[in-house]
Amino acid sequence: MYNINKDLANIFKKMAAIYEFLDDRFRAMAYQRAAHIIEDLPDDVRNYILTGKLYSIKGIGPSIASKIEEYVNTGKIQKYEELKKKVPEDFIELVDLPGFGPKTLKRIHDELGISTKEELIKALKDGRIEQLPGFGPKKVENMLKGLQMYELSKRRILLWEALEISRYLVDKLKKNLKEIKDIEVVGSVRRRKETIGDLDILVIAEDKDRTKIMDYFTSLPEISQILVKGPKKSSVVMKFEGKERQVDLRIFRKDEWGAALQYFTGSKQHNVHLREIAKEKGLKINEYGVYKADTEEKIAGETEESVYNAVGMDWIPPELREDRGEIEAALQHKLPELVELKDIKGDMHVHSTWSDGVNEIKDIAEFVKKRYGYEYIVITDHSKSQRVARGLDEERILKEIEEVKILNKMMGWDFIKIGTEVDILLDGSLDFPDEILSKLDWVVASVHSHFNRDNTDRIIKAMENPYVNVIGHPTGRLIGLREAYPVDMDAVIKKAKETGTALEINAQPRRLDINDIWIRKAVEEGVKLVISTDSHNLGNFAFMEIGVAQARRGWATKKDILNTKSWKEIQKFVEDKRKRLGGVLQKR
DNA sequence: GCCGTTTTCGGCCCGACTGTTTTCAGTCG
Ligand SMILES: Nc1nc2c(ncn2[C@H]2C[C@H](O)[C@@H](COP(=O)(O)OP(=O)(O)OP(=O)(O)O)O2)c(=O)[nH]1
Ligand SMILES: [Mg+2]
Ligand SMILES: [Mg+2]
Ligand SMILES: [Zn+2]
Repeated sequence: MYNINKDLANIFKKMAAIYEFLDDRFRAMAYQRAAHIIEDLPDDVRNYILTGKLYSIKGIGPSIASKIEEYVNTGKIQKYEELKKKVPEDFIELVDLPGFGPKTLKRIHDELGISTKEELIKALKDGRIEQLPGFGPKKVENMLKGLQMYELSKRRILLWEALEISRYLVDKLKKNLKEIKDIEVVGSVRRRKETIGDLDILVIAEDKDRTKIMDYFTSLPEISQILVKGPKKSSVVMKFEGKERQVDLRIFRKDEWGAALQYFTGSKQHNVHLREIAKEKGLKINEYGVYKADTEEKIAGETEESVYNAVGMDWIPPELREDRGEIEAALQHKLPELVELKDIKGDMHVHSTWSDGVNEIKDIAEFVKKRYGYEYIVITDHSKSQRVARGLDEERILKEIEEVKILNKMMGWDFIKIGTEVDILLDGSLDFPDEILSKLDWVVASVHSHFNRDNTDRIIKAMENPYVNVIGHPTGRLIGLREAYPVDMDAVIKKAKETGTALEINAQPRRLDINDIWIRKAVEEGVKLVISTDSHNLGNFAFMEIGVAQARRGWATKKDILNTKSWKEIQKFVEDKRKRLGGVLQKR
């Protein structure tokens, strides 16, 4: 069964855009919200219809629910088909461009009878649009610039890339402007979202220094365009390694720090919801503080905690701020105690020169132990089907097992554990016989082929093997390059629970697989997770941070994550499954 | 279109910057 949530969410987003164009803002908001909710659902909407839960989701009312059912039953939404006729097709895309709002487009359509992108460009150039009352030369110029930015407005970048750019920018600003008292990367980067649209930077400074800071910021050599520039807020387009990216900067006073941080971290939906609740309580929240609505008296804002406390909530970790129930949990003081980077005791998916890694096992072990202070690492090289990756056959992995034994003895530790990343073959069997697998400390099983077929059966069969401990990058998606292969993750999660198999949170920046939504679902179902870097070189071990961040975004606590546990406990996890499914136990 | 132990109707977050305006609407964060 293929997941139709994405298709449905896209339709609702388009309907929202159309309603904006038709000047029905609030209806547009309702559809936008519904689109977000459906995007975030872990299960296929059809399951929500079957269980009747669809109607109890906040934000989905009778009208939208019936449209969802209509789409499920007929593959179409009549209302959407009608709406499409009211708005030129091109305009639905154009409304996403900077400077192209619904009001602007509507007037151009109504007053000039323009309905294609081409006609619009022509009218911009021949002066017809400039003639319209309320329009002028600057506006036309900005719209033409907006059209150039078509690509920029679409593509998002990986969290890891955004973190690297952020660090570079923050260092540069801090180093060259001693007027900056404090600086923080906020927005989706602070929330550690898997992809990032633009970078948002918050600066604390005295009022008198604002102009100097903004002048410096807007004259950086990386800048290709200044979008807006004011005393408190500027937006620019910067070029990093040939690629353009928007950067927003806002300056606040020291005593506004908490409220500013809260506002600028978002998400938008989280902010709106928070502000609604404040309003119900007779308060007002903006980026400067929390105020009593009647007297305008400021009652909080110096710290983020003070802002949340003022409306009766516990402080909410940034990774949770997506309006996915964290506000309600914070009100009831029931937020989870999220797993932290410092809880991680080892990395359990690592490649060495035995397959496609660039470092020798000994060098990896010494580096990781010293740099990260882990208690263990598991070397998991590829199996023989991965020919380009120099995957190991039975003979070579037996040698690798020996090498690890010798290394541990030589170093006087038992830091290095030996495992494999064994291929799940087309029929769901594994690339090593059980006899080999039973000799290993840890087995990662991954799908590396046949991405177009539904792979649920292969993964389920692999999990039924008593020696498979975790499914590697379970959905196979590569962010921005390749969609997940068809797989019924509900069934996979259920089977994981049933067999005592863990699921991987692969921390490679392009994978982050499973994602935050599935992590949350797995946590709810009591399935254990392993956060792994899948390192192929020493630098890759740093990816652990964004893996942990995704776990946090999925509401995972320390107890949900296997590699926060001692090796003894991991061994117990391995043995439990072998016992349960009739495998052979290893001598300890 | 959605929602509600202060509302089943009348609200729906709040503010910075820009261009074109003689006082503010539109767009964006
Ligand atoms: N209250 C409020 N805050 C907003 C609104 N739009 C944006 N913000 C805040 C919350 C956002 O996280 C923050 C930065 O805005 P961005 O547009 O850059 O969004 P964000 O960084 O969350 O996602 P991105 O990856 O950039 O698409 O500004 C809004 O309409 N109302
Ligand atoms: Mg942003
Ligand atoms: Mg931004
Ligand atoms: Zn791997």
